[in-house]
Amino acid sequence: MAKTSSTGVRPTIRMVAELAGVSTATVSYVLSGRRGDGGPGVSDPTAEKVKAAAERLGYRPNQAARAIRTGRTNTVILSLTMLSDPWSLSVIEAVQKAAAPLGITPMILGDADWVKVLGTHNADAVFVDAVSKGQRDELRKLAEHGTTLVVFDEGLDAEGFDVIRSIAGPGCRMAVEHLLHGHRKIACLTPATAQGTSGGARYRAYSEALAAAGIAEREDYVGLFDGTSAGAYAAATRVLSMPDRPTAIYATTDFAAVSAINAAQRLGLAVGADVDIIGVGNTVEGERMSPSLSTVGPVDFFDKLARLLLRRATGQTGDSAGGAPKEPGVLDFPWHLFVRESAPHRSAATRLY
Amino acid sequence: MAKTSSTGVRPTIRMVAELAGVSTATVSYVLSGRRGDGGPGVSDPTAEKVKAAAERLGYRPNQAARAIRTGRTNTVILSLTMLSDPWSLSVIEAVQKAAAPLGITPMILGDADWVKVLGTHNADAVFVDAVSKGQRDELRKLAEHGTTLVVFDEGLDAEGFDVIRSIAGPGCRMAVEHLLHGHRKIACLTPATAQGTSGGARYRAYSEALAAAGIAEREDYVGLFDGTSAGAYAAATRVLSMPDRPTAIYATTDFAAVSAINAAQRLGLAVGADVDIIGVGNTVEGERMSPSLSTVGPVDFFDKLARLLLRRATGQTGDSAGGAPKEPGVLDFPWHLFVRESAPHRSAATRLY
DNA sequence: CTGTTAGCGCGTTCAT
DNA sequence: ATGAACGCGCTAACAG
Repeated sequence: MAKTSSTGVRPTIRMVAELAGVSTATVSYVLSGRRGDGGPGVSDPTAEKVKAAAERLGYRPNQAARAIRTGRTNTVILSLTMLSDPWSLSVIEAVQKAAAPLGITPMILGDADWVKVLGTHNADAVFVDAVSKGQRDELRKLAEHGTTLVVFDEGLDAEGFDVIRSIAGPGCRMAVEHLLHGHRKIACLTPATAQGTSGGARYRAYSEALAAAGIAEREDYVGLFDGTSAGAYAAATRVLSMPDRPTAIYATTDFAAVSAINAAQRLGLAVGADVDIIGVGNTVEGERMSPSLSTVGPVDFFDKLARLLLRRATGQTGDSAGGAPKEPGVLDFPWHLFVRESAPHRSAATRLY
Repeated sequence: MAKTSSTGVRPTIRMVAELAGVSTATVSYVLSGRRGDGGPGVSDPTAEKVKAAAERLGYRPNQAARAIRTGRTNTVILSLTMLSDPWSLSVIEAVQKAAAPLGITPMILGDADWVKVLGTHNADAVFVDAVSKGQRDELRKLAEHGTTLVVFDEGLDAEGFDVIRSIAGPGCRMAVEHLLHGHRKIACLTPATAQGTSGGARYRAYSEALAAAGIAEREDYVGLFDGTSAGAYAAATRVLSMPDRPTAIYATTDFAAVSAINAAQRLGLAVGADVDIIGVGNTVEGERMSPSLSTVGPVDFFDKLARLLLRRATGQTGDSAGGAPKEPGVLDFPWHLFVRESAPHRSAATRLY
């Protein structure tokens, strides 16, 4: 019945070896199941003894010690700046699904200061969510020093690491132009901090599409918010409560669009009829909700991202599977327009102007 | 201009030592700034040389190697099962805030299978979100083998680890009883999977409070959902669309309550007047939104949780700061009722029956 | 007082 | 199947 020694200390490989009456090398070989290349190389009876001893002590190999020798952590780090954003959750979900069968554990870094952390903690691969201009040098240094990076950033070149560029500009233009088929009074919902980051392009698409259509941009139709869901809700409410309210809203994020839909409904407006709302990002939330969210976004983005990250983590060189680069490079994602209920097709007969 | 050697390999302490023309010990002393106990013990000129060399190479100490020797990772792991739940975000936020000044990095484990991971990866302390009955043995083993645990679970005893018991039962009774002051037709919104987990108590409080008030529980007033925000929205819509609709909703989660508020508003119901809605958890989201969410929940929960976790991580024995246990034990949080706009006080004059 | 030597603590892996 | 070296950073004990 004495299942564990319960000494309060963590069992080491040496304790297992002693209990089994073999050497630590044998234990290591048995438990990791690798000996040379070909045959087993370890007899069944000893293997059983070792396994029994390990079980009895509750032995778990120390990843830190293993990493120091092998250079592999069986870990990937996801540095995500906006955990509340469904986009982040989609990344997590996709990576977890892809990592599990490989025995790799995804660890999430919620803080924005990945710079300090990634230099000291090692992972087999790191996904970075957003990088400001001032952080670019740090990124390059990390890559030079052997950190395997996959960076999500528009307008950043691959310098020793992979860059995923899901270029928003053209896709966002599609979104606004879709609204322009049925509307003239189109508002924009965008986070106030989006100037320097990738969000800037999403707003710019709005300005440019309007200009191209010969429509003057109205300042009171631009709803700035603080990046939170509640903030987006408030901004949408303000815009939709104006006397000369817009008939359509272009939100630079799906989750902002979801908030806008809620706001519109609270104001008694029928989304997809009185007011059309379109988002950006093509997140799963938008697809599932009711009314379903029209949006633009990359296709199969999260799964492809996960596959790339894990290929880098395992050090695989691309083989049979299609579309996989062998060395660090730029990976572009094509964007599509997903027309759903919140902003349906509008013909000349149904347009709101 | 040759800033880094850019060999593609990570610089080690030995490289720094060689470049600076000193021993690795000196480098270690300089960079960690600790020598024995008292004075500096390392001369300024050599210290400068070392620092310059480290800077030039972009040296960062390898945490894995450090951990193996010191037993400390400067890391805490947060095992969170429902990342989309605002509750999880509040935990993350509080822990990050408390960890930053200590130089400790919080790592988030989004998967539910912490059992496999925590045995091999070491952290100075681990917070575990939810533990099923079958996982209890594993928990105990982990604690026996030296993992510092803080577990959030009702009805689990402290056996070598801290248990945070924010006992929901009485608090939830308060919530339902608050509604009973003004209502007879009270619906309940609860996740379908909540039977075995802590959510069970939250539903039970509903049943018992109704029974105590002499009200028969109606099956069609119980809105089961799948745990997602969209699911809660749908369930609330169904319940509120019934011919004999309830005048109040008790949601077993704040985020479900938020969805219910959105659903009610979409149906044209004035929340806090036509229908009262109360949640459970006292999350920040509910406080900020409009109408503000009435709820029950523990007071100052997240900050206290973060402080406990980091005290355990740093191995501090409780000193001046109040209410801090010295050795693992059960920490109970008192619950309060927060009456806000979504379910205001109802007197005999304003009650809805 | 300053700096070095030597060995620790892991799991892995090459010779034997 | 094993002994011993290895990779890393830390640190007690020592030498100058």
